[in-house]
Amino acid sequence: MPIAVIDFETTGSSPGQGARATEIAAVLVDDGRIVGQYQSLIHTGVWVPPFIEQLTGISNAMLADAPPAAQVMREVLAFTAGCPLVAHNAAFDRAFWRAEALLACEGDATATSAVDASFACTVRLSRRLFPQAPNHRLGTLAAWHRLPDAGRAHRALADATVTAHLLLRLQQALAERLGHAGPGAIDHALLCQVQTWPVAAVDKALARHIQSCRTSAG
DNA sequence: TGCCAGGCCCTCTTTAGGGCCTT
Repeated sequence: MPIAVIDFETTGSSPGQGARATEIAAVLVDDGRIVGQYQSLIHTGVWVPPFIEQLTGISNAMLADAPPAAQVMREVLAFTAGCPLVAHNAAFDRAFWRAEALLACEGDATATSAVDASFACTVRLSRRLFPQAPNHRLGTLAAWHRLPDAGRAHRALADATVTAHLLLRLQQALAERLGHAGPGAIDHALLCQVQTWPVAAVDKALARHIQSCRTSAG
């Protein structure tokens, strides 16, 4: 099962304050490589403030002819169906994922599964596995890891692609420290486990994890 | 037209406050 890396561009910082999505991308990662991608602008009718237009390059004019949010969310939910999810600063994208899915699929089972989807967060994982990084902003980590250029920052597909490459580095680093063959051996459940380990005690948690694997293997 | 959130993490903490990270 691939992992889907999600990135939203939005009109603001919180759906609770009326912000809506302006663009979404999903990049599928499987067995250590990128295997698929989805991207679409989103028309909601909500005004994009000048600060956000400048930040993302997504203007009100560009969104006038974009497909409606319900159509885009149904497409991306179908594209990522069953995939566990990852995002950079996942609390942000999770909030929009839930809000837009509920609006698009009100009352049906698709919305329920989207609302219940668990996200792994590359910020939390990076803080634990790369504590020596200057900071954990996506652009800083892309430069620090020398990740492949994916195009204009703050566009959904570019940021989702960079996050996917960051995810592969995180999986590789974890695989090396656990003695696994490669990034494909690190599944989403383990990522969700690692992101809850205390930042100051990752080495101890890794040692405990290795010991528990040996114990369960007999 | 236009204001500005919220979860995570650390510490000079836990009956709190401030910085980081996303748009």
